[in-house]
Amino acid sequence: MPEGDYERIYAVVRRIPKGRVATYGQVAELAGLPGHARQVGYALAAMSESSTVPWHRVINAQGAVSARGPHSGGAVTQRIRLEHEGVEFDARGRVSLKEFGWKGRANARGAKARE
DNA sequence: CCACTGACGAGTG
DNA sequence: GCACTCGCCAGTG
Repeated sequence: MPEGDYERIYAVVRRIPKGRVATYGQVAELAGLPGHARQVGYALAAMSESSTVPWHRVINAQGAVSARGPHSGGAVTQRIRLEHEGVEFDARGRVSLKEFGWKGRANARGAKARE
């Protein structure tokens, strides 16, 4: 089946810890596709909404959620879901990758780095 | 085969 | 920090 490579991307997204977000470039790199961030977004957009993949934890390198246009408030759903997991958004609808970015960054909130 | 589009990233001013 | 440009690959007509 032609979607073999997509499984790699889904596998990476699935292992994103709750309360954290990963960028397309990050997922692409971990999936074995360095520099192919675009392909990651394409793969996620191609999957069904009923998928068990936490796609809402994947955002762009600017810490902002990308809108899928024709979909019913897809970006809004993503934001709501992230907020529900403890991720904070600023007035512009952007997340601080400094605190919520995957890779156990400094964790300025005093939380301990895990994973 | 060529052109256009698209959930992006990095570099430059 | 923001706007613009170029580069990456896949899907569609």
